[in-house]
Amino acid sequence: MGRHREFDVEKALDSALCVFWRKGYEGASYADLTEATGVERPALYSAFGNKEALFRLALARYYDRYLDYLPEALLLPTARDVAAYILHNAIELNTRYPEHTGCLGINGVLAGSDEAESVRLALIDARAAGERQIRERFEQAKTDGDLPSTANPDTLAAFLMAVLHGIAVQAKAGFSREMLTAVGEQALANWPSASSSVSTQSP
Amino acid sequence: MGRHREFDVEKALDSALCVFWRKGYEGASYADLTEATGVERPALYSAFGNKEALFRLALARYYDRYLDYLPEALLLPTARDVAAYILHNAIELNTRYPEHTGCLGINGVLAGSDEAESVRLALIDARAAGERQIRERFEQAKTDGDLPSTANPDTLAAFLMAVLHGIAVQAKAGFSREMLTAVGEQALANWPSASSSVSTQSP
DNA sequence: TCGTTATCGTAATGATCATTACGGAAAAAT
DNA sequence: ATTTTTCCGTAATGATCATTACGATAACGA
Repeated sequence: MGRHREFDVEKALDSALCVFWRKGYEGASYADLTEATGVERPALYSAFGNKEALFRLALARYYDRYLDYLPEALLLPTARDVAAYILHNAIELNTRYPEHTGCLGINGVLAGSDEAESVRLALIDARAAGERQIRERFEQAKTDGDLPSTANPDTLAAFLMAVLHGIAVQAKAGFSREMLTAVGEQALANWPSASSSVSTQSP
Repeated sequence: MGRHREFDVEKALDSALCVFWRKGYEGASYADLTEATGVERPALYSAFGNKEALFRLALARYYDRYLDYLPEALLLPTARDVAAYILHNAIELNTRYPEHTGCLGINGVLAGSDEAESVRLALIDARAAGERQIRERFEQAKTDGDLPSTANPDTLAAFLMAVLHGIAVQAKAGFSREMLTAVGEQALANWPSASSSVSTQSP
């Protein structure tokens, strides 16, 4: 019983997510959040808890709703397909919305006051979880034989993630989708292949 | 005439630089800055101006004193040498100081409140200036012939910077120097070369 | 219709932020 | 020795921060 909630919690969370995406955790104030959601402060507190709890909910939603291409990618037949699919979708996501470019998961990792340390650690964990999934998929690719036995899944996963992070930074700096696509293709140009060595030795 | 300054301005700027490196522009408070420098607030203001001016001075010093490997790299004989030298030194710099990992120039680019927008733009500019130098060097490499005529200096420079940014993010996330070195080597694998095509056609 | 219960918006709370007013202290100039 | 000039540190300023107390409002059960 009691009075009903007058706002849509899901929509408010979506709006808050966009604010965090653009400004990061500490850069987003409750003034920003109330303006974006159309919900007054006490209502946000009662619905989501404090700022950190709201951010963690937004981060989880971000992985569910925007980084949904990651689990899809892992199902593709070869490691190269996986990498290409992730790169393509990440670039699309990082440039889809002009008002919040880059990656929410990266935009808050780098710097902040001591009070935000726990949030930084949460973002680092989430990043590592994604990299772990990719690494395990690449280990499978070695067993499958679409990666050469000399390939190092650890290194390849870290390399792919590095390029993804770099693309996120460049997207935030205003790079066009075309430019980022070229960067992604350059990263794939180096991709190790099992079927044919790149050595130029004649038989 | 008048009283002499009791603190070393250069040393104070160095200390402030480290605070910004670790916490970013907005994450660093004057409480942090006075503690790190050992200089009281009004003295910092009289010596450097306000917080934004202090940050800009620190940024310039960072490029001069820590990113000095960039101009050195540009003098190397081939584009691949340039890229390898930059990667190696960037990794070393990003992991040299455990208390402030990653790159000062990147740590503040990504997110922040609206008040910090001008600082963000300054960091984006500085990043772009570095990329431009590398691109021009790669254009020279095409003329020199150590990059094939099919190579795209724009893309190669952006790719190299993307990997550098990604490495900065990973350094901030706690990656070891060894892991980052492997990432850098992966980026250099199959670097475009003019002397021998990677095609496997026999003559 | 009335009492219970939950949500609403206004406005307050205390902390921290960047910035500076101000008076004492020290060094040069007269 | 006194004046002038500059710097030092204390402590204040107003703004903004996240968080919440509180009274009004609205929906339910009885």
